[in-house]
Amino acid sequence: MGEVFALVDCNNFYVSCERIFRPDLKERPVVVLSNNDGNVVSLSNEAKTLGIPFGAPFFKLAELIAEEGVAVFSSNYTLYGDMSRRVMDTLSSFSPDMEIYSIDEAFLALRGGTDAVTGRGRDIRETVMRWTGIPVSIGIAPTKTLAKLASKVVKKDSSLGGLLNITGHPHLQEILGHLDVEAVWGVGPRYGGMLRSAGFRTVRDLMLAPDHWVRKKMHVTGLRTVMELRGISCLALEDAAPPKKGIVCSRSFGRPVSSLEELQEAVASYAARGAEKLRGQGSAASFLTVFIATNRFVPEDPQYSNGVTVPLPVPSSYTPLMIRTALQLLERIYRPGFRYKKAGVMFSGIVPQWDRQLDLFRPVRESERQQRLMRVMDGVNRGMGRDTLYFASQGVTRAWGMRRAYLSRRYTTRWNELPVVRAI
DNA sequence: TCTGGGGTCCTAGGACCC
DNA sequence: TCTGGGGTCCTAGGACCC
Repeated sequence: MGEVFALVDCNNFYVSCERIFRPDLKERPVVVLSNNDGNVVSLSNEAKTLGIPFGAPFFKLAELIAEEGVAVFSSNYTLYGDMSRRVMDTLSSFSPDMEIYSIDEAFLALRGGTDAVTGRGRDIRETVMRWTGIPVSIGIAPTKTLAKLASKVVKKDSSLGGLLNITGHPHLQEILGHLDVEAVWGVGPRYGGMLRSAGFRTVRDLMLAPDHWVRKKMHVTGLRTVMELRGISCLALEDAAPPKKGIVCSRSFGRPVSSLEELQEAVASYAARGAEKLRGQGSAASFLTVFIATNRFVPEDPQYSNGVTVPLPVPSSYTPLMIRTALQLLERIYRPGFRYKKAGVMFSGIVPQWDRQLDLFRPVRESERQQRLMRVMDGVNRGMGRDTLYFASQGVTRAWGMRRAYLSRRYTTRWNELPVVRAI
């Protein structure tokens, strides 16, 4: 009885999104690459079976991919973002208490007896599949940490049929005794190694570890994790996403960039994108940082990286101000004669838009005029697609842009990229 | 040729203040 | 002989997540 947590996790999410519109890839190995076609960030089960590890650099896999006929896609975040919204909309019809944890995961609070909750979980799986075409795994437990763990078990064991409810499970300790301690949410490689060398190998070992020792070695967050493993809920559902405390926009370039002009276009674009994100969450930033870096994977190239931060005259989200300031900072750190690989813009000191201090030397009317201009621009870009309106300093050709050689179409968000079905 | 892009939280230590 | 004590703020660094 009482309240339990269900973690709903989309299986191989990016790959699943691509497969919806390519049913021919159903049983085939498929991978999706990171920005710039850099690393593998999503794999179908068939691709995992081939031994391709998560995060593998794409250029090292070329041979294997050709031999095994692996289908390859560049990241298509427009598509994944839209599919994510559809999945989350579906989930929200099952519980008023829901936390969207990432693009492909959500926690739901469910109430009722164990069997009823399990049945509800099955219903959720089938509905998400029917309405969106995305397969999900569901873990149900009295705490969020145990729910995450249960969903991991589900993915490893196909006999469970995509769902495991460990609420009051008679063999819980036994199950935990078979899981590596690194399977726990909050235990990464460092803590994993530390725990192992101290003799805590399985999740069960960690669950039974002495409190004072855990507190000393893994701080309060670690102790919370252990309590959660014991079934004592310490992490509540966070229904309203709090505004972000820092916003970063950075990209690696599709090729090395040396000229100040190209860096200026890139930095102006990131500044504009960051300002858009700020406005999207109703915030203004007090500080702006610009950084640039050469490619550290090419040690024979001369290396240089630098960044600089300045306070803004007044917390702001006004794109022209951000672009102007970012370009001034770029000129301060730019050095000719290097092959730059990456640049970025960071916003910090984030405050709500409405209680920001007004600039003493600027009439209120002007600030209102700026906000109106940004609202119009955001509205157009939301309705007609990103970058319908942009500033000249962001550049037109963007020759420095990402490599995306294997991009699928934006099937669900562009009229001219809709999937076409032919009945022969 | 070629190695992603975001975020969060916690702690320790230094600066500064009274 | 021997150099207060308590509080706050900020930053850097470490750990983790997807």
